[in-house]
Amino acid sequence: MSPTDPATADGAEAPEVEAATKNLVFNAAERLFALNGFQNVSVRDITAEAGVNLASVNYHFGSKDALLFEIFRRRTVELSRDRAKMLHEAADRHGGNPPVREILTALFAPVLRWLSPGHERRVSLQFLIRARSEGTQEMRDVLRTDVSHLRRFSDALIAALPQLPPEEVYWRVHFALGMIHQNRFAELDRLNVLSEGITREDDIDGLLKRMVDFAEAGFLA
Amino acid sequence: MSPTDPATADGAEAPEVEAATKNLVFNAAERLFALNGFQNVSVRDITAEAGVNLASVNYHFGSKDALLFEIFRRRTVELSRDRAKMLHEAADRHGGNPPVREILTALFAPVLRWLSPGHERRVSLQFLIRARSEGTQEMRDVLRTDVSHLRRFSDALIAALPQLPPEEVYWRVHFALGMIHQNRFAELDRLNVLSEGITREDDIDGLLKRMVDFAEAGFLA
DNA sequence: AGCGTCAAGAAACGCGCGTTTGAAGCGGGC
DNA sequence: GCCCGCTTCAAACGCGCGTTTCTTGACGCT
Repeated sequence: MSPTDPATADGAEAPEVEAATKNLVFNAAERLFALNGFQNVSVRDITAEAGVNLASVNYHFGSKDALLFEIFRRRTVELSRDRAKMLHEAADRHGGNPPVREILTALFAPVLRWLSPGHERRVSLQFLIRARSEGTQEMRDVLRTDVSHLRRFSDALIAALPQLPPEEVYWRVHFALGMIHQNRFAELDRLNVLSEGITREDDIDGLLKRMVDFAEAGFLA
Repeated sequence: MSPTDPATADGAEAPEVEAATKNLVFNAAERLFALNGFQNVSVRDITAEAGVNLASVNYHFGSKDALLFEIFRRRTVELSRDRAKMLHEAADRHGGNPPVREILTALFAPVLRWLSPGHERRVSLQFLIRARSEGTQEMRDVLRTDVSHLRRFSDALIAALPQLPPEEVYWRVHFALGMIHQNRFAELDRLNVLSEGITREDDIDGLLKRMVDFAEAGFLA
């Protein structure tokens, strides 16, 4: 039988002292999937990149799909935790009812921090963005069904905008999420071509301010 | 040899009096690709759905990838034409310098019109949205490189917002495009779950107004 | 009638894929 | 010293895929 259950590997967030092969596979897979898409990366590609045996994926994770889902699950939890923490801190600072701008910052900032060049979660973010459109049925079911984390943000926004019908708030959350998901490599490339290079995507603080400015104005409209 | 060059098939936009098989393949492929993703649909699926022989794809289009690109190319041209026409009309109405709201309407409206339930281009739109992330290298090269159509919109917005640095305008165009691309089946489903069904995605006019309101406020911020 | 051309059909080819198998290596525990 | 569990390894299996090949049919022309 295979030890797929323990799930002790943790891509680069702890020194690979234990289950080194599992971590090598995890990290190689995440990077290749993020760069080339899920269907364009074979188990052979992954194990070659990781420098391990072909059978390692099935031995340590059960199947290619299970490996994909494991990466997805771990990064999703991690990102949600970052966001929830920021929202919580903003709530603490404002007696439980943070203003729109701070809610949006909590929604955007973790993503943009991960996106920054050199950040160790940069490929994780591209992986997660890819999962929305290319993911397995299981991933997309999770994305569609599990909105509990998102609901904290919509609830906070409804409280912060009492004059706005909730229906309107939901739509605007939808728009704001679209703004985030646009930050794929391909779309940032396209923006670079369109603007002839004057948009600097590595200015993450500037980008955060730009996104919050745009979205805040949209919410207050 | 195969008659891949004529390219006279035109999915449902003319009665299938000529090259009936080619049209059947084109339409079946577009629908299946839009619904299930590019890599999850085989040539056998397409020909079975169309009720034609397995070899038809290669005979009429050369290859599966060429068929994909043909669909992509035709729908891209069609959508760009719709958008350019609306922008041109808006310019005519305002002596060459349309206001922000009308530029954004020209950017959004054709997409939303295609998206409306029952519209014959509804699946075409989902196909095009999928092409951004799942498309072949050839498609993504076109998307990244060919920004000529988009530049008309950014130029118009720069002219309409003379006090705003062009860099800022480009970023906001980027955000606005993200808002559009969020309108995939999966994301609309998710919104429905989040809002517990109070968001009505079939109210296309309402959605257009919502999107333009949000984006206009963002651009004027 | 005979021929040339184009479309449709049936069957197979070859390849790359995810996965499985069974053997070999390598520890620590009795 | 020997066994036992866990991990690694090389090799192969079986399958579905895109594509090709060759045959058959349909139709217009002289």
